[in-house]
Amino acid sequence: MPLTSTTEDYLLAIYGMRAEAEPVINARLAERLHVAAPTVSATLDRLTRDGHVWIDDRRQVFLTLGGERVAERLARRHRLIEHWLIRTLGMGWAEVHEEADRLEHSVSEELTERISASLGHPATCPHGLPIPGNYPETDVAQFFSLSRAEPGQTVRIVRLSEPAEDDGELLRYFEEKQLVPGHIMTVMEITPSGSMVLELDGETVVVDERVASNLWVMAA
Amino acid sequence: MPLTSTTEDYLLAIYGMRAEAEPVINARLAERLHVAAPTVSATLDRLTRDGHVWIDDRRQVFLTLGGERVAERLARRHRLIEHWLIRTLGMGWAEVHEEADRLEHSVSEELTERISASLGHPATCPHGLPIPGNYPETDVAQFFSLSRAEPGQTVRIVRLSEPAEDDGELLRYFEEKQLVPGHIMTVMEITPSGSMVLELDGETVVVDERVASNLWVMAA
DNA sequence: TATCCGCGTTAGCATGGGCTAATCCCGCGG
DNA sequence: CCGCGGGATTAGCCCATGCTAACGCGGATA
Repeated sequence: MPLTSTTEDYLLAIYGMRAEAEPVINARLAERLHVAAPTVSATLDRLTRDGHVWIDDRRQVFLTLGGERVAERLARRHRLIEHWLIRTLGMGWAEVHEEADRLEHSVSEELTERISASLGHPATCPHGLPIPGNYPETDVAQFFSLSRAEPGQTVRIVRLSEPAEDDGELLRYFEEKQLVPGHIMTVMEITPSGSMVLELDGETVVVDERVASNLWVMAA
Repeated sequence: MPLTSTTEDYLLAIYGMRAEAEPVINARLAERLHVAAPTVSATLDRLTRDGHVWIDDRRQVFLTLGGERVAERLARRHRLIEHWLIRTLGMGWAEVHEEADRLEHSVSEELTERISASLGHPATCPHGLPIPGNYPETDVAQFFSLSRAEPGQTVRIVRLSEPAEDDGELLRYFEEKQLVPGHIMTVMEITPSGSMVLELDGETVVVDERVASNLWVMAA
């Protein structure tokens, strides 16, 4: 009973939401996967039946050990593919996620490892998300959302949030403003409405609360 | 109404059989696609309904113009992917077909073109099959099956047959014996049972009728 | 307290893509 | 002329994946 493309999508979505410490419930999965609630119920039933997932008495969804292993392999594939498309074919930083979303289901284990090797086993995807198997056990505790940074603080972007990956609009915006992993910026001011005035590379950029919450940073 | 992976497989199979001038009927498709006859009937019904295929009064299956366009794009993708896997990741000549069989369904049009460009728009796949869109209008008439070569004749391998691509065993054999496109050989002798004694690179190789029929050659 | 909102499930349905068993049809050979 | 073999279809079934409509439930709020 090999996993289908659909069930792989579910496992990866659950994995991603867990990584962001979002509550994983039926309704959130339905939003994220763009399907109706009863569809999610039915699919989770099958995933439970097949031992990839379990649901507690408060209807929270969890991956089993097996389900997590599958999800990690998929995340690894997806993130390596993104890198590969940029490095070897020059695709755009904002476009590779969508392409990888399809390719992750058809790339073999062997091909995955060849890709990782040919890239020198990168630790993160181009958007800063860790690549399972390559990512060193860095202290993730020092990462926090830009929206929680204080005025005057200088920070380095480490990665995007999971949901940002699925928002092409937002990706293109980040790319244009160079709000990408590795870049350093200073929080100049926070307006009453929650918008942040940033300075990076001598440029001033203003981002609103929603945008800021999708950037993870660490003290620089 | 986007095509599914399954229907793409059908179109590609029909396209391949047409290219080999094999009769395309329900039973042959069932063999090639490893499904039962009624399944083929049902799927061909849908393909007919959607205008990709038509069936004549003698139950021969033909691609419509639209269906053929789709099949050509798929063949192009498949064959470019094979090249790419070999060139950029060092995968084996005998293994890439299987991997490409899955990838062809998820690689976008844009990615396909980037691949073609990065490879310098090769005319054929690594097994010698023409890549639609890149293949020059060579005179295909001068190609013939090795099994029709005469003793004493010196020929150059131009490509494998379509069905050989799906036979991993045979692919590995061809690779081992260096029976690959570009190589030149001389037919030394044909035994009563139809086996051919060949000389290539100073080595003597014997291939039986079935094997020979899967190699296409031209006079060298 | 009464209500409503968010959430989940149930019921009922469709489609694609598979299967086996049985039947049917056509042409060829004894 | 009968039968047989190959091929196609019919009938009947299964599962995964989607949907809408309707109902139920529990907590927050007016």
